[in-house]
Amino acid sequence: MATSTLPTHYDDATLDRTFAALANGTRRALLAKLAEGAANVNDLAEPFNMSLPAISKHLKVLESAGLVSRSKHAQYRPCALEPEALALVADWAEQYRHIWDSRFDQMDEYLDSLNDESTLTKSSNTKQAGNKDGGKKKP
Amino acid sequence: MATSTLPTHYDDATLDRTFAALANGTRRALLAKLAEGAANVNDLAEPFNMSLPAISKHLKVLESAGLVSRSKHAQYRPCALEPEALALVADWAEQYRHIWDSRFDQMDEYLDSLNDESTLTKSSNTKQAGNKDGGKKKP
DNA sequence: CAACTACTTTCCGCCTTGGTTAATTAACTG
DNA sequence: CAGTTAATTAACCAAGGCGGAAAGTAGTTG
Repeated sequence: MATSTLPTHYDDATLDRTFAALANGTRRALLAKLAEGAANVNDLAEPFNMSLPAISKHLKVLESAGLVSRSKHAQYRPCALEPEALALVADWAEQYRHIWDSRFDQMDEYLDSLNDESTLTKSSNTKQAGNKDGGKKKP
Repeated sequence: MATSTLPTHYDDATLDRTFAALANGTRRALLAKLAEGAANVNDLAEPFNMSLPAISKHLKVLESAGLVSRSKHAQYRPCALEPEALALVADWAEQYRHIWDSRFDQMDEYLDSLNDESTLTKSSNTKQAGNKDGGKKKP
């Protein structure tokens, strides 16, 4: 499948654009609509109580993020969902799965770190010196 | 199909805040740092060439989105990753998995649709008429 | 050709973001 | 107590996002 590559590194600018595009209910609703199949701009705009230019701009944002692709058919610009961009989002979030899987372990680490702090509340150095991660995580 | 608790509905405002919070490289880097364990604000700020108030505000955004939680310990405000919020993101994106899983099926549909493509130009308001070119690939 | 349909672009106003520095709060230290 | 450390808040500014209205573009139709 398209997600089998396991990137291990994500392009910052791409993630910026993708998450910013998703940070809007209208755009997420457009994606949900496109999940049912490709559609023209007028058809996409119809359920939203919003002007056509506004929808057009939202689609432009989604396209810039790679979340939708657009083609030309006569005067129509049918939009289609680009699922790989959503797979990127899922993969990115899955990076942290091991953490929410091992929630109790981290709780323990955190409580331990608070104890460390209380022992050296004053370490007289600048920011990075004596602080909570004194001996708790692996390098 | 289900992964754990399938919400079937996502709060729009929560998704807005969460995706907006993730749409920033600095904040994603903070999350990555917090994935290694809880940390204080000064420690988090140190690697970033940015003022402390800026980091403080970023953390506030992350907290408002539920991506990090904060406690109080003396003068310190240790931050911890809140992995459930990231699980929400993963789950939300996984909604669309069936689409990128069935990409080849859509390809087939598209190839079939090339025959009755002429119906696209006729549709002005009937959305389902011209949307059969779902997974088009234009090299 | 003119007229219509389907968008897109431009301009504008308003509000939010992301960053700065300076001031402030809160807690510990000596 | 004064002084220091940790972090937030305040005030400010440049830049960008979101919305509408109006104008512009491109293709189709009569």
